[in-house]
Amino acid sequence: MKTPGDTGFAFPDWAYKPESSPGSRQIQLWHFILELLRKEEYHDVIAWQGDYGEFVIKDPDEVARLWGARKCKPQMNYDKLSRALRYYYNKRILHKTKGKRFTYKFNFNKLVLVNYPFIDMGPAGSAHRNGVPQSAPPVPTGVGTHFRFPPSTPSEGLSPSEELRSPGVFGAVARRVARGSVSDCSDGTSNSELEEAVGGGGGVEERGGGERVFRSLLHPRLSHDSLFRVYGAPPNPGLARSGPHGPPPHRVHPEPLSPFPVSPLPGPGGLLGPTLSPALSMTPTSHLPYTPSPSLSPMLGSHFSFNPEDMKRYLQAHTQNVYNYHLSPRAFLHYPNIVIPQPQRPSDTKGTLGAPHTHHGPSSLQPGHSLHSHLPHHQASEEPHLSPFKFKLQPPPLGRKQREGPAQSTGSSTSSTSGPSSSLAGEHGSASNQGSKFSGSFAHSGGPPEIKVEPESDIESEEEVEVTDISEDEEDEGDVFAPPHHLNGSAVHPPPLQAADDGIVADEELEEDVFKTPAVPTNTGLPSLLGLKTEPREVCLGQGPRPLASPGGTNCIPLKLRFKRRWSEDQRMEAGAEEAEDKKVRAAEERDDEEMEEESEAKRAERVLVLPPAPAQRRVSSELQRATAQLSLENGC
DNA sequence: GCCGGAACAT
DNA sequence: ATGTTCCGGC
Repeated sequence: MKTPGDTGFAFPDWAYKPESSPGSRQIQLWHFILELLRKEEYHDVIAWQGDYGEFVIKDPDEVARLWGARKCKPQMNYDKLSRALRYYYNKRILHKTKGKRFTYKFNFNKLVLVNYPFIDMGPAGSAHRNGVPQSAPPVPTGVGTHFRFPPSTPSEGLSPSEELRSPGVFGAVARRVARGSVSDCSDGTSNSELEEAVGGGGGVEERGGGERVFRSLLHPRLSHDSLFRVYGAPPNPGLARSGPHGPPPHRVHPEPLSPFPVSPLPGPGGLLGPTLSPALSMTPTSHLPYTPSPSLSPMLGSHFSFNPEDMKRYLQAHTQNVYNYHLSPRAFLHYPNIVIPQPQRPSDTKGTLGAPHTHHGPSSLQPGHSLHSHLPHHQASEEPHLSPFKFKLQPPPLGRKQREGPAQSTGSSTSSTSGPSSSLAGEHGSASNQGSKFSGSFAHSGGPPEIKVEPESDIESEEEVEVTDISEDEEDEGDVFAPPHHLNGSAVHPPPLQAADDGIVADEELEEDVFKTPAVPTNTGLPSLLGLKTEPREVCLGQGPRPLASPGGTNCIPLKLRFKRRWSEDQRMEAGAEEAEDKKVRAAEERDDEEMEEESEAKRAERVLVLPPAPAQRRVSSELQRATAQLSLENGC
C-alpha cells in the first residue's frame, strides 16, 4: 500500500519498514541471502553467478541450514526456504532464473533503490576475473534509504533505543569486516558487526511533514547494470560495454575480504535517516540504527548524509555515472526542484565529457569509472538536485484467494535435502510468477475475493536473457514510478511529460535510448531541463517538496503560479488516480509488461502520453522547467 | 526441482 | 508483512 500521506509514489509499506531493511533484527530472507553472497566464506554455498543479481545456491541444504539457524528454525530445509523465495517473486524482489537449478536473480531495481541503492551486485569481483563471478560479492554500497545493513546479527548490536538515537550512524565507516553472518539462535547475537552508532548529530532537516519523499531521478532504464556497475565493477566483464576509451571499470574493494566496501554514507549527522529513509520517517521510533555493515562502502567521502548537499553530490555521482535509479522521468516533473541529471543520449553527448566534475565521492567508489563502462560519458552536466524523493516499489503483491481446502494435519516434514537430482529445468512453462495463476484475492484479509485478473505474463521475460530484468522492472516502474498510468480512457493524466516511460524495454543496448525513449514526449522537456541545469543548480531543499512557497521574484511569479498549479494538479491526480489505478491498472499492466517489450513501448507511451495533447504537454514541461529554474534562483539556491 | 495455494505463526 | 510448514501438481 502506499503510504498515506504521500502524494507521490511510494514504495510499498513493507519497504519502509525497518524490518525490511537489511539490518533489521528481523532479518528477511533476501537480506540474509545478500549477506551470504557478500561473504566469501560462503561462496561455496551460494554465490553470484551470471548476470547482475543472479546467484546460485550451490549447496541448498547448507543455505537452508544457515537460514534455519538464523531464524531458529531447525527444521528449515531448502524446500521451505525456496518457498519463501518464491514469495519474493510476487514481490518482485526475486525471480527464478529458469533453466538453472537453484539459481535465482534479484530484481535489484527495486531492492536497490529502497534498501541498497548502491548495491553492486553481480559478480563484481569478477570484473577482474573475467567473468568469473564467483567470488565477487556484490557490493552493496549502501544506503539508501534506509539502509541499514545488518549486522548480521541483528540482535545485538545496539539497543533499540540506542539505535534510535544514533542518527548518523552511517558515519563511521565502520567497516569492519564482518564476519559472521549466521548466528545461531542461541546466542542471539552473532558476530557480525555491530556497528556502533556514530551518531550524531542531529538532524538537520527533517522534513516536516515527515514525508518522505524521495524521488529519485535517474533514469529508469539503466537499472541494474548501471547500478551495479556504479559501484562495483561491472559484474560481467564480458558484458561490460565499456567505451572504447573509458578505462575499464574496476571495482574497488577496500577490503579484500569484505565484499562490501565501506559504506557510503558516512555522514554523521546525516539525516539520512530522517530525510531519506522512508523507513525512518515513517517510524517514529525510527531506527536509525543503521548498522553499517562492515561492508558498506563509503560513497562519498567521509561524510555523507542525506542532507541536500550530500545528496546532491551523491546523486550527482550516480547520475553521472549512470542513471541508476530507474526512476521515471516523470518524477522530475513532480518535483521541480530537482534538476535532472542530464541524461543525454550518449550519442549526443558523446565526447562531451566535459566536466567530469570532481566526484567528491570517496575515491573508493569512483563511480565514474564504472559507469563509464556502461554509459558513455555523457553526462556532462552535473548536479542533480534532488529534493524530495519518493519511491515506489513494486506493486503490491496480489493476494491469493482463499479457497477452501481441507486442512491438513500435521505431517512429517519430509526433509528434502540433498540429493539434488539433476533435472533440467524446464519448469513448466509457467510464466513465472504471477503470471498465470494468480488469482487475486486476499487471503488474509478475508476480504472477498477480488477480481482475479490474471495477467499472464509478467515477468519472466528476461530471465534467460538475463541481463536485465528490466522488463519487469520496467513494468514496475512504469507502474511504480509513473503515476498512474492513465488507462486509456481515464482522463487523468498526470503529468505527462516525459514520463514516457518508463519502462519498456531497456536493456543494455537501449541504454542509450534510455533517455531517448522518453523523449518522445519529452523531447522538449529534457532539453530544457538540461538547459536548466546549466543554470545555477542548487536546489533548495529546505522547503520540502513543494516549491511553492514564498513569493519572491516578480517576474517569476507567473511561472511560479503556473508551476504551482501544475503541481497541485499533478498531485491531485496522482493521489486520486494512484490508488484506483493501482488496482486497476495493475492488472492491466501486469499483463502487458513483460511480454511486450516492444510493443509495450509504444503502448505505454500511448497510455501515458497520449492523453494529453502533446503540444500542450510539452509546453508545460518547458514551463515547468523554466519555473523550476526560476524558483531555484529565487530561493537563492 | 519448482510452483503456488492454504493454513498457521510471528 | 513475512515467513514456515505442508502439499498436490507438473
